[in-house]
This record gives sequence, structure tokens and C-alpha cells, in this order.
Amino acid sequence: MDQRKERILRAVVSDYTETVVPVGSHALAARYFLELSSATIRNELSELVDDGFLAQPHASAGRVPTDRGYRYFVDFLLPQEVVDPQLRRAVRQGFEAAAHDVEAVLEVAAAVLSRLVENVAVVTGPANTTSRLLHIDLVLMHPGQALMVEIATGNAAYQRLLETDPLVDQEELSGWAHQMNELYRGLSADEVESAPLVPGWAPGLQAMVLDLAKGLRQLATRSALVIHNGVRNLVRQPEFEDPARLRAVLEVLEAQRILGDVLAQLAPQAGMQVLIGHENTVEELRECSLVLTSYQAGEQLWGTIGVVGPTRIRYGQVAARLQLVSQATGAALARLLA
Amino acid sequence: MDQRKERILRAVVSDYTETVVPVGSHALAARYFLELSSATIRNELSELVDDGFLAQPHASAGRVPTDRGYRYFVDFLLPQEVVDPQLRRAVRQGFEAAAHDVEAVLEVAAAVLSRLVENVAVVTGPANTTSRLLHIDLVLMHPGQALMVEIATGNAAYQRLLETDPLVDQEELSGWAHQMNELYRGLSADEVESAPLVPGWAPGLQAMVLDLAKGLRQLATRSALVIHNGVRNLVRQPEFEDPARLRAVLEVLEAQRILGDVLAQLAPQAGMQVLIGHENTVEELRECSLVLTSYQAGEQLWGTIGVVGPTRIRYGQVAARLQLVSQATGAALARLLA
DNA sequence: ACTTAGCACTCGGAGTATTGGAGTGCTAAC
DNA sequence: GTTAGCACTCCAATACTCCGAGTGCTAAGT
Repeated sequence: MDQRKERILRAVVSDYTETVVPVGSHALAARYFLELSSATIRNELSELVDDGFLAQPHASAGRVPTDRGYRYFVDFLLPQEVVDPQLRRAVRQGFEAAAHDVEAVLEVAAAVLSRLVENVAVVTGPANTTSRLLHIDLVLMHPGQALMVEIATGNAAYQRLLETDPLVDQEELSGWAHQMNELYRGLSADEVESAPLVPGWAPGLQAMVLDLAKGLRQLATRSALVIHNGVRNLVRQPEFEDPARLRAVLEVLEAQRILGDVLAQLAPQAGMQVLIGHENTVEELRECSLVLTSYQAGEQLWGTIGVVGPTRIRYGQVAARLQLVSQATGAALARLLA
Repeated sequence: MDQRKERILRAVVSDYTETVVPVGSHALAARYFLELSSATIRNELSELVDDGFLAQPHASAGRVPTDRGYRYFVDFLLPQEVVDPQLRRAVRQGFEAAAHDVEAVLEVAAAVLSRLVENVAVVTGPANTTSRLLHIDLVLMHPGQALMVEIATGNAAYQRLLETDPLVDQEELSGWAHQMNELYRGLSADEVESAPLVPGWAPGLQAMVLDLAKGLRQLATRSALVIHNGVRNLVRQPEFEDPARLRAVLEVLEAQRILGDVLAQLAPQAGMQVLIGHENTVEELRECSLVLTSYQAGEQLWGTIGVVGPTRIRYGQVAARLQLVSQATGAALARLLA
């Protein structure tokens, strides 16, 4: 892969991502290579096709980048893009109004990002792989009914009404809460469950320990939350004119589980990740690209944020803007919890 | 509008909603009116066109119901549909696995409904016009920083980190929480704010009362939540083949505020509501129909649930199934909070 | 007064040429 | 290694044809 081939590949990618029309040797010569003739470029193009970086939709058409071509482009040719300061400011502003809770912030993040990259944005809720108990509280609502409130790491709250013995009063409940706090603070659901039962405890209290663990577990799985936004941008992409293709992608987006799994699998890796076309394990996304990174607010709270679009997505621009939004999201969450 | 015209209108509507092809006099005679000739039907059709119940896409085409035609159909001709017991069971099952919190239940409701009616389902969060305090809790995180957790009616939780005097310890916080619970339980944000300050209270505690009210207010506005599901069903409707049209609808769906306003405006009215085509105030929905009703769980907790689809949506079936899901949603929420 | 058979007419949509031009590969000369 | 020249390919756009479903109207029948 000599330098001229790289220049040509870069030119094809950038031209095609703009026009969505197969790009021919003449157009290239005129727009990017005034010093070369179209015939020379033709020779190079044909070699790039042989090497699998470009493809021809049909025999007498221009060239289109293949997944492999995009991969090379992303790995070696990606220009460092900077985000326009004005956009940067707009993003910050978008987050300023962000409401109080974590979910609202993520909602905003998805909305801002999708507008910014003119594609679909996906955001997963914070993955508290282990929720640990910070505090538990028991409140008598009516005789025989108590409200259990658990606070866990990551500033997450869980509340639930429980049946109790009608004779149990608030004083007793407070005692129970105190005892559980003493014993279980800082523990995860598993640890709470495997902790030995305390022999002297009232049966009602012992039963409640199970509910406590259940609550912690609920908090951990609540992270399954997957938000998407910007489907409206997808429908105007020429590659999704075909309703069947569009539907396939929507199917995945709306089945939060699938998307969640995809993101969860990739999330652990650091930095920005790009999945191009067939590199996606999900069949329906084989004609899409995914650009992912993670947001982070403190140690406890982090999740995945990314962009879904056609393979000819503007990787440079998207990466830069995704980066920006991911940072802003982290900052907004940090502000929220600080 | 004599009885025969009604029969014909009904036939046109039901045939068109099935085939999505303008229906002609011959087809009608053959399928629904063996006792009449196509010529007679032709005469009737032409009068129905004159009266504005039907329209012709072009001069030599069959007839298509107009919005007015659908309106008449919905108002006077709607058959009472019953939901297949098997479906009924499936819906109940769908809700059984529903997770712990309100939002998850609504998420399930939207998913189930959209699958059931093969269109887009929309659900608004419960409109707690007034959130009342059930319980407040204060937990010391670090010196100088306390987590405030409020539980309000509708099982809604709000948590927030607050700055405190570094000298305040958990014991003092617990005391504060206790005092606020005593005094403010059952009150709304307004009532908390307008309650007279207690002279003997520590300044830190007095300041916290404001935060308490703020939290309650936040909980009330959180109802702005609008969930939609089933866009994948929309793309295969022939009327949304045109990407521009599809995009317009998506624009509204993804702009939660717009959709929220629409639903909020209509919500107060009881029973089931149908908005057909131009009856929608939102420009982008002029080619869609909305079928709405409300779900309810107890007195405090209720919201709107509905279906968005093309005007030729199967009103009878959709209404019946929407009814079913709305009841199931209410029941699931009631179970959740009981 | 309503119904119906008959008929001429309309018009969209599906299918079939026609054609222009962008683009290619190859060859031979530079 | 580069380039001009040229024959060739094939899509996409346009035009054209034609079929038939569907109409409105008229005149006759009940």
C-alpha cells in the first residue's frame, strides 16, 4: 500500500461519503489529482479493487469503498478532526438544562448526539456491575405494610412495599434497619445472601434480608436501560430507502436486549471503537457501522455511548463529536451527583 | 345516510383497511353485496363521494375512505370486537415479567401494545399532578456531603447529594430526617414550602427543607416521560413508503415534548378517543390516526396510552386491544405499588 | 322511482424499447 | 511508469405501448 494508493483510497472514501455515488476516475482526477491523468488513477483503482479495498457495484460503474477499505481508512488514514467551537458550546448548553436524574441526562445525551452526527445515537445506562448497599431504611406505612428504601452505590435508590407482621411497629422496623445497616453496609447482593443468618434475629427481619438482596440485584440489572434517538435521521439515508433494510435495523434498535448485549460486550475495551459492516456480529447490522466509546462520571458510574449509521458514515467527524458528547455526558453526570 | 349506504361505507372501510387498494364497485358486489348489481353500488358510491365520505385517488379508480368516512365509521359503524382469549393470556404474561419500577412497566406496555396492534404505541408516564412526601432519608456520604432520598406517592424516588456543614454527623442527619418526616409527611411541594419554619431547627436543616420541596417538584415534572415503541411496524405500512412522510412522523415521535403535549391535552377526557387524520392538531400527524385511552392504578397514578398508525388503521381491533393493554398496565402498576 | 345491462371512455401501472453518458479496460505510444 | 485513444458495458432516465379495472351515462326493465 504505497502512499499514492492511500491518497486515492482516502479520496474515494471522502468523496463517496459526501455524494453517495460511486466515484469514477475522471471525477477523482478533476477533484483531487490534477497532476495525474484519469488513466493512471484507473490503474490504481483497479489494483485497489484487487486488494479488496474498493468494489464496483457493476462493471461500468465507479468505485465504492468496501468494509475493508473503510477499515483501512479508519485505522490509518483518519484525519484528526476538531469540533467547531460553536458546536462545542451548543453541546454544553444542551446539557445545562438537563434535568435531575441520570436517565434524563442520558436522554439528553442521545438527543444531542443524534442531532450532532445526523444518525442514530445509542446510550446505555450506567452499568453498576455490583451495587453495594449504602443505606437501608424501613418505614411503616400501615400496620402490616412497610416501605423498604435501599440506597446503593452509584446514587441509586430502590423502594418497595413489603408485607410484614401486623404487630410490627415503626420502632421495631427502625431497629431492623439499624441492624441491617450495621451488618450489610458495603456488601453486594451476593454477599448479603451468603452472609450467615444471625440467630437472634426476628423471623420478619430474617425474611427481609432476602428482599434486601433482591433489591440490590434489581439495581444492578436496571442498567439494562438502552436509549436510542435519531431514527428520523436514518430514514433519509439513501441506503435505507428500502423499507426491509430499514426495518431490520429498527428491529435491533427497538429490541433493547440485543443492542444492550452488543454494547455490553464491547464496552469493556477502552477508548473509541469502530465496527464496520460485517464486523458486527448482529446480522441486521451488517450494513451499518457502529462507533462507540464510554462515558464516565467518577468510578462507579459509567456506560457506553455510540452512533449507528450506514458504513459510509463520516468516521472522523463522528468520532470527534462522539468524544465531545461522551465527555459532556460524563461531566453532566458528575455535576448531578457531586 | 340510509342503511344501505352505511353497509357500503362499512364494506369499503373494511376492504380498504385490509387490502390498501382502492375498492371498486365490482369487488364490492362480489364480496359483500351478491344481491345488488355493480351499477347500483356505483350509484351509491358516487353519492358517498358527493357527501364526502369517500374519495377517488383518480378518475377511473376505486374508492377510498376519507377522514370523514372513517369518522362516521368509528362513530356509528364500529363493530364490537372481542380480543382472542389466547392474545389476552399472552398480554397478561407479557406483564408478569415486568420489572420493579413504573417506567419498566410502561416500557413493557408499549412493547406489548405495539406488537399487538402492529403499529406504534405511545405511553406517557404517570401524571402525578401532586407528588406527596411519603418518606425522606438522609445519609452521610462523606463529611460535608449528604445524600437526600425522597420517596413520594406513586412509589417515585428522588435522590440528590447535598453539601452540609462538615461537622454534621449521621446521627444529626437522622434526627433531621426524622423531624422532616414528622412534619412534612403527606405534603406536596407547595405545602412544604408554605409551611412555617420551625424556630428551633438548625440552619442546615432549615435549608434542607427547600431542597425537599425542590425534589418533590422534580418528581411531579418527571411525568413528562413519553415512551414509544413499534416504529419498525410503521415502515412497512405502504403509506409510509415515502421517506419524507415517514420522517415527518418520526420527527414528532422523537420530539417527546410535542407528543407529550398532544397526549396531555387529550388525556383528561374519559374513555377511548380517536383522532383521525386532519383532526390532529399537529401538522405532521395529518395522515395518521391516534387511538388513545388512559391507564389507571389507584387514584394517584394514571397516564395516557395510545396507538399511532395510518388512518386506515383497524379501529375496532385496535380499540379492543388498546383497552386490554391499558387495563393490564393499570393492573400491573397496582400490583407493583400494592 | 329504483335497478340494471350495456357501452364508451379514462387513466394508472406494468412492461418494453430507446438512448445518452459516465465509466471501464486495454492497447500502444511516450 | 504514465497517458491518450478507443471500443465496449451497463445503468438510469425517458418515452411508448397496452391492458384492464373502474368509471359515468344512457336507456330499458321492474
